[in-house]
Amino acid sequence: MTQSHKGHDHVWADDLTRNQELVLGTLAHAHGPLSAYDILDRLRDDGLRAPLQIYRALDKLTERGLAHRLESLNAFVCCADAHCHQSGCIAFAICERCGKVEEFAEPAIESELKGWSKASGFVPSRMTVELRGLCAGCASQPA
Amino acid sequence: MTQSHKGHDHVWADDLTRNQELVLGTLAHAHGPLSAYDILDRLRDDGLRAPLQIYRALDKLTERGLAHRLESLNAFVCCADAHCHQSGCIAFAICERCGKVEEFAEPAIESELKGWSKASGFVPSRMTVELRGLCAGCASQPA
DNA sequence: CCCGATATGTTATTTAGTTACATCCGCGCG
DNA sequence: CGCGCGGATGTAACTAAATAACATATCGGG
Ligand SMILES: [Zn+2]
Ligand SMILES: [Zn+2]
Ligand SMILES: [Zn+2]
Ligand SMILES: [Zn+2]
Repeated sequence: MTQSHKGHDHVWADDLTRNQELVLGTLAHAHGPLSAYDILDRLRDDGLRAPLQIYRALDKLTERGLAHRLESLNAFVCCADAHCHQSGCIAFAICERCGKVEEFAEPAIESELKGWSKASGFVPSRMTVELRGLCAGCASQPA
Repeated sequence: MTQSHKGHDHVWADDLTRNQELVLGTLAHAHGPLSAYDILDRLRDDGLRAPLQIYRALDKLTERGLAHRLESLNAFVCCADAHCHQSGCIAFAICERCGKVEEFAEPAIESELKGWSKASGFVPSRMTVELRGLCAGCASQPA
């Protein structure tokens, strides 16, 4: 029985390894961002035991843009938009009450940052834009 | 002898506590960003021993805008521009070769982000913008 | 002087990420 | 087939980053 790793309802890429698929599946089914150790806890039953196994998978996934790291949270999310890597600069809005994360690409922001870089001689390789605050739902909540 | 804490060449604010002044002084004299533990190591001779002492001082300093936290680095820098807190959104360009950090405020970026927030109902409380790459000096270096 | 607020000091613990090293598995090649 | 190589895995030990819990000290106002 060839039995590659089944059991998932969605396929993101056909060449993910077992661990990568497990990690990405966990992120995809989560309601919000997860730390590497959160992910590990959820994958103990699948045989994963060491942080490094998670970090290795996350490295590959973030390299390929299938997952993103939230720097201000030390946590990771599944990419919400399969085409986000076409835009070099992805921004995140993180709700501090419910934990929801919205991923969005504002080309204007990217060009602003590129403009500053050009003017100052800085050569950017990676851009991090993260907003903290309250999502629309939580902001309109009573208390 | 009243002897508040002297020995510094510059005064940032007159009401800093001893630990806050030590930490800010360390950041100010550093050539690049420092982690909390880096700071601790440099303040052992001044009697500081526990991470918490550093983190407490850093909390106050960042609250007041005298220091900034670089989320993508888990490190801190002294504020380069005493008036930066007038702008809600401060951006950083971090050189991955020499470690130099440039702090800049692009009002256009802030208004872009505010625009997105307004349109989507998100209520931001804090914004993080960090560029990684090569500073002008390092980018023009041979290898 | 007493009290509350703020700052400090100390120890232990939790959370995050890395280093080092052994093993395993698929694949091309002689 | 047998070998060698690169990528993925597994495991243990460790460093780094941040916090929890608790005890003291310091200062200013009533
Ligand atoms: Zn994405
Ligand atoms: Zn929310
Ligand atoms: Zn500043
Ligand atoms: Zn540089």
